[in-house]
Amino acid sequence: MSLKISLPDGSKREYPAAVSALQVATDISPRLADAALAAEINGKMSDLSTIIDSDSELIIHTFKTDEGKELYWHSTAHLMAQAVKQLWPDVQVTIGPAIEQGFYYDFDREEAFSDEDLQKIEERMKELSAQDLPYYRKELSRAEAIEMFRGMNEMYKIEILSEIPEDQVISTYTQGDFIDLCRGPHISSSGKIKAVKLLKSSGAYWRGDEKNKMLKRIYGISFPTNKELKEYLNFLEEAAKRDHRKLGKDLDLFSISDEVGAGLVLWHPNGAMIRHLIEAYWKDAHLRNGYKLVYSPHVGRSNLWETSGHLGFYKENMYSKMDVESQDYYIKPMNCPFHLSIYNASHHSYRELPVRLAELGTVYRYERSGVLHGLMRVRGFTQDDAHIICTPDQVSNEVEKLIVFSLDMLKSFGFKEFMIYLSTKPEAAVGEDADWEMATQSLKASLNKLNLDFSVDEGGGAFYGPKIDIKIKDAIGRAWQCTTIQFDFNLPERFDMQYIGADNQAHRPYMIHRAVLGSVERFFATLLEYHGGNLPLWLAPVQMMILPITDAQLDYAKDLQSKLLEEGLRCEVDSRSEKIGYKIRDAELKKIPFMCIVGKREADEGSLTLRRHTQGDLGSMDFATALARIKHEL
RNA sequence: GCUCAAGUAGCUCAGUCGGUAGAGCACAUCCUUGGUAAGGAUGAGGUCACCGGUUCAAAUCCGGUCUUGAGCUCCA
Repeated sequence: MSLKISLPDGSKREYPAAVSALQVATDISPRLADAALAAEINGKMSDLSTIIDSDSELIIHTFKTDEGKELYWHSTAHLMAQAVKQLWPDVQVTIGPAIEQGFYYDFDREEAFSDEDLQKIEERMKELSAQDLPYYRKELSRAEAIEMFRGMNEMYKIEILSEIPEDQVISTYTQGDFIDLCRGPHISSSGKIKAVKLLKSSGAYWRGDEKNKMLKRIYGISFPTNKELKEYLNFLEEAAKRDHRKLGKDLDLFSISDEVGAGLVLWHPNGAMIRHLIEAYWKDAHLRNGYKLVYSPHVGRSNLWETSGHLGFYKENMYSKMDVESQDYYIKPMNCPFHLSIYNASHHSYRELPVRLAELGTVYRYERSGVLHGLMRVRGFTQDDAHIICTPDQVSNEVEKLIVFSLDMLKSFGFKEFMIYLSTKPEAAVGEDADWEMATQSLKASLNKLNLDFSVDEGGGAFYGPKIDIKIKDAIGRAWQCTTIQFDFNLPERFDMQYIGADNQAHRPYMIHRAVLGSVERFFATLLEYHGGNLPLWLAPVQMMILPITDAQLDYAKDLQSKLLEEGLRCEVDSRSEKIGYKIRDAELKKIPFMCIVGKREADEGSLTLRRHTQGDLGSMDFATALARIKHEL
């Protein structure tokens, strides 16, 4: 009997008898066999040693594929657990998966792992890798597995075992003296793990539930070569330089002070200027797209929050009530009740719809102290909020316009990559099934029509409606939600919203709640990280710094400044009696886009010398040429 | 909120064994007036996060509080 093995490039190989995946890889090329980590046989990830005994499709995974990386890191996690068990035999192992960037393993141990501990573990892992221990798969019965792990006193493994479905095969993987319960597959031997770095240790709850015991987690990463590891560590260093908290301090954009309170942002003049520019652009874009701007108060009576339901379902995120002439008031965690009250302040004909009410509305939410993070997670923030109230037959058109509008706005700030998520109806939800269906379909249809890739988060919608979220990545690849487009079947009911239809009857409108930037704070942070502090010219708080070479050119510099200010450019003069090199260095460190150097030569001829941040000297030119050069970039 | 780590001048950080603080940058004044990433001198600047304890003596040791960081969890 012979069998055919089809490869991803479309070629086929014939074998007279059953053969291991590794053998096939070796036949293709010894280099592939060396780099091979796992085999995907008819779509199923398997060990390289797996024997193929019938016609199959085979993909050999190396570190170049996502699947290969995942498996490699997972195997490294096992190796780390082995090292930890050797160093501290009393520690119990729990779980250790691969993550987007590397792996972690959670251990039950009293003390936290210190940096010295991590060092020791890393050393031991290197020794274990040098021993080139093969990873063996073994399948066994549930009873055998339970008995074995009980003998090893690995109670967490027994808990995991008890939750594995009856019909699933139970397997363990062994390398050297270490056995772990694992579905696999794994790399063939520890020698493949060449470069390991344990990055940090921290606490993590068993099963992510804060009612459970706090375990000690170690994060790490590994690569087939030291070069790749070095590159990765380099990337982390570069990312740290782009951290918005660091840039915020270096460029004097904002601060958060103990005295003012955690999660409350102070915007310094430079940061405030950037924010102002973002907001001005935002308002203009909204006015041009059929929105009406509104303003609403920061506090509202308890009645309002009872009507909206926030006191019921959102109370733990709201600050406690304040007493105003024996009436209870709450500071707002959301803007919706106000916008809906504005809508309800008058009667509406179907002819007026859609009504689009927009506000840069500052809200305050109680966030647990541990989650606060720079500008990304704060307690007081400004949502670029809007509520679209429309008739059922306007829904699809509105959704489509919204998606285009949102992406256009994000793109105009320089963003190019987005992750789009569609979240559907959760278990507990309000509203009619037909409404959910209609809303979800219009979200999906719009995404498809616009040819956008998106992932579906089944059951991930809010209880009041389905939604689309658009996320942007920060410097180290963490995704942060910016845009959110949410249907709301709850509030129109609660506020008894109406419009009068063509039939002269009152109808319930649809309501879409949306934020494009998400919050100004978070958006500002991602913007800063995305550009590494080198903001596009139109957003730079100071667009040009004029640098006179000696004090003798101060007057000329001031003249130039007023001419540039008249042209609408944000321009300053560095009038300190310092050398030109010093002033340039200073302006470069402040990431000011344009520097204008004027010495005796320029003053005499009425010219100027331009220098562009990140590019260097652009040479001397007359005023009109320089202005054209700058305006071209705006 | 929980686990671990940290908090010293505006910023970045030293500070040994407990003996009431130091550098560089930034800032101010003076000298220097210079051509594309740091010229020189002098000076000012600190309740060592806060509160309490141990001690003859606390930045240092202990306890508590606040804040920050990495995670868990949660979300714009």
